[in-house]
Amino acid sequence: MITRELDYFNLQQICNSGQCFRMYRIADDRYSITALDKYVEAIQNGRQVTFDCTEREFTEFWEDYFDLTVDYGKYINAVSPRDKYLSAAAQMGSGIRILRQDLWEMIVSFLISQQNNIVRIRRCIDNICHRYGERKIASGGTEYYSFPTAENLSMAEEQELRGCNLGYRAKYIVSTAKSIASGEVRLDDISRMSYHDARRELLKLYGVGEKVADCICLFALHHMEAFPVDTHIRQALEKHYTKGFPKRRYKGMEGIMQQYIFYYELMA
DNA sequence: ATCCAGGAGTGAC
DNA sequence: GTCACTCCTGGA
Repeated sequence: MITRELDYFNLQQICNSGQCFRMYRIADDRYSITALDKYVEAIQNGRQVTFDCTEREFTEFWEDYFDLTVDYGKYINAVSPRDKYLSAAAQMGSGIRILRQDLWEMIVSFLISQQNNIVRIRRCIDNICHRYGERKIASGGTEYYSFPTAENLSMAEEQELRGCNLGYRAKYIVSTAKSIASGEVRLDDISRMSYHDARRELLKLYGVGEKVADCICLFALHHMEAFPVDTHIRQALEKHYTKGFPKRRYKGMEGIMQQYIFYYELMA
């Protein structure tokens, strides 16, 4: 058990921010988080957050995963007080973190996300983890499944993947898994690229468009300048920023601002 | 029933 | 480059 006093951190807000699909509320203030082949449960009591894992697991994985070494006060304070809309949004979502998630897992997750809703995205990912992932037992005895590797998914048949309720997205996943498993596209190279270069490489993947590429850049590669625009964000921008969102002002922190807006609209 | 939800590919022009 | 159309699925 690891307990930390954390500012600008809220499990409920992170869970509903739409960036991770394997995080679930399992009790009033208790959440389960599965990432790659790891599992943890966390409980929040105000500033006090307890992670049900060893010191080693925390410092070697979860601390980085939740981006706990970064002070999010700098983002909150960067919001212009004159911008009432963004101020309200940032206050509402002040506990959101941009997680540092696995690149491959995010590629698949956001391929599935297109023209889809969060409940179904969660179910689809749960399905492919059950079918192609590895069964595991957490230290507390909870059974869970790891996220399948690109190699495993590259060997799947499209029809078989459709059994996971992926619909037409199944062909995107098979094709993308093959180009990665074959070495044609190298994820560790993309990890080292700038936002601009990484985005361009990701767009080469079958089924990855601009919105999905930006989500991957932000939620896996932690390129904070990525600003994914989906239909909801577009509507919010049209309504509150007729002259366009002031990206200049928020240079290098566009992504977290997008999350504040996204969460605010979701809660409204 | 028809529509559409946190898009992207394709072909036509 | 900008449409219009299509691609699964399930919930409203």
